[in-house]
Amino acid sequence: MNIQEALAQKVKEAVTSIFKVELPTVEFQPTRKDFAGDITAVIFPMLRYVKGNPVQIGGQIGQFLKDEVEEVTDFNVVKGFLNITISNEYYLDFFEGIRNQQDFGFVSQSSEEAIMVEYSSPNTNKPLHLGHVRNNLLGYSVAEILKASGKKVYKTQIINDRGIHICKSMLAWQRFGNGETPESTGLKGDKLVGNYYVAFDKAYKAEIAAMVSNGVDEKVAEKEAPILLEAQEMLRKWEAGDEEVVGLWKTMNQWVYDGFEITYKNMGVDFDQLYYESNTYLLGKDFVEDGLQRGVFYKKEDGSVWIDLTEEGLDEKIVLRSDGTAVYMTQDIGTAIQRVKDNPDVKGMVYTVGNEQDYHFKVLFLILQKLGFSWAEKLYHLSYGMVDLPSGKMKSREGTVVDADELMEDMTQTAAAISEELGKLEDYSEEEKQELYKVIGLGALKYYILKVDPKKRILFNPEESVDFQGNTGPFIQYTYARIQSILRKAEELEQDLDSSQKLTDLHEKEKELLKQLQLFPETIQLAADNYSPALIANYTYDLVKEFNSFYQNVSILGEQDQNKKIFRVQLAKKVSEVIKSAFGLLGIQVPDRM
RNA sequence: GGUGGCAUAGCUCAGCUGGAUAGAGCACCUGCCUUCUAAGCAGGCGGUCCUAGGUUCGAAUCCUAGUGCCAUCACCA
Repeated sequence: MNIQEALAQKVKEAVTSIFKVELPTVEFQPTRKDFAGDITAVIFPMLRYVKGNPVQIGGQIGQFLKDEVEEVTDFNVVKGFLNITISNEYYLDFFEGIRNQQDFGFVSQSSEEAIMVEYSSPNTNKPLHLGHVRNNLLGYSVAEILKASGKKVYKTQIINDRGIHICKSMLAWQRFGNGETPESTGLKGDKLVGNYYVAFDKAYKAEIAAMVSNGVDEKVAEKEAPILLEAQEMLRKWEAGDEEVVGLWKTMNQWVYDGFEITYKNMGVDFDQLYYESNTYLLGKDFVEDGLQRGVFYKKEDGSVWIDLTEEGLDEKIVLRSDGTAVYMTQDIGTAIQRVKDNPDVKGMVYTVGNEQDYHFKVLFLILQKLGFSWAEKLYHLSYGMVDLPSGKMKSREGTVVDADELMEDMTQTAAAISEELGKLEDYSEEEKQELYKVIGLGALKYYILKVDPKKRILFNPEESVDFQGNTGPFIQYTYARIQSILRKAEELEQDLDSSQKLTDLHEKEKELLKQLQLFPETIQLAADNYSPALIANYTYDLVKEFNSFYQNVSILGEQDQNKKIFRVQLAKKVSEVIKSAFGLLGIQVPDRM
């Protein structure tokens, strides 16, 4: 039982004893910094049960607590707020309890029930861009947070490897490629394929322009441009299993996968299972048929199959075309079911997909529920806001995207420039330096994106570089590095850093740090419940800010009293461990020096 | 037009189930490096919490209406 629960119990006892009434709940909040105390009980809500003056009531309860509760050493009442001071012993005991707990804050896996987290899921016709970066970072982080909260997690993605988009790149490569390969050009495979996607669009636009100048209506030209018709023909050939087309498709997709692998590795994300649309796009039809039998769906006269969701406040939605082919929804139904078949322990899924698809997922989840799958009750669309540029939306075809590889490289460069200027790493080898710059640059980028509430839109201005000061990744990494420096020095000085010392007094800054450490476990839980890495980021920032204040105001290694000195080193160490754990949940590494 | 999301300091963002004088960072201004890393610390400046009603002892937070921005509503993905 934590101190707050214990106090709630005691406050109820106090009210029963003094005022002879039962209090259902007690409301607490952390005491504001400008008042004395650690925890504050709010008196106002009690006035419904206890008639009287809030200050007087607060005073009586406060006195009761001080007399009856060992941990309560003092109190004061301001307006309707009872500020309670908790003893140093309580906080010191708490610290002693977590000091050697390696996985402090983490819950060990509590059941065999698994949850599947899908993220990334790119198309294979172009490189990853900033929008994918947000998706990847969010999905990865939420998966890690869920694990830390005690869930068994599978990370997965569905790779959109088939369809008209990849045919466009293939066709353009056939026409204009002159047999280029990643090897012959030295380009990353995804970049090469992406170039042909752009080339297709250029040729397509040129054809439209030519047709329009010959008097063809623009709408008609957009639909009948020869190159587009040819791409559509190619897709039909692919579906028919045409050897040449399928061969080219395999080759070009492999180029893309090789390129993606490098990007994922640099980004530091990974997957437990991969699903390919080319394997799943035919799935789902049987279940539509089954649902049709059971009256979940209905058939229109032309043979197309629909679901009526007007009772749920949505529209009618098609689930199978009149020619019997699958639409996206059909496929998503099939894929979800397939995943549970492959992994019977999966009892829920998280889909990391942009908020432009909110409607799609509402419908998908409803359909799966109506089909009667038990796990359909535990599907969650991790919907996030778009990443926009000052110029508006990013568009691959128009080349207005922020490329993921370039962005990461730029961040590394910036980190290098700042580090060189500060010049604290003269004795590092070139290799060590490069490794470090990457850690810092990526830390800045990841933190910048993850600290924002997922559902909010991010406006990214490439002209203004991501900050390295203030509420940033490098600031937090810097604090970690500082603590490591202290620990290295302390090792040299002390023999018995692990001894547990009996202290009685605590510096105000030490107490604040301990309070902040205490919040870590519940923060992980909250972040898991809300699928929000931003909560972890904000917590870590608060912890680090508190530590820096402590660091700058209180001497650690310079402390004369041995016991205090050892305690402070241990406290600093614990703070650095929590920073590392928390950043691990965000997929951010921490450096020993910087 | 229907539906959903968002709106807090010049800029970027916090603000948990309603609670004290709405908090950080950047930018701007003052101090602090012969003692543990100044990517730091201490402080200053800066707000009609989009607007108007309502619920409440109490509203940035909940409800209603409106305004603005974004998304979505296809036998597209």
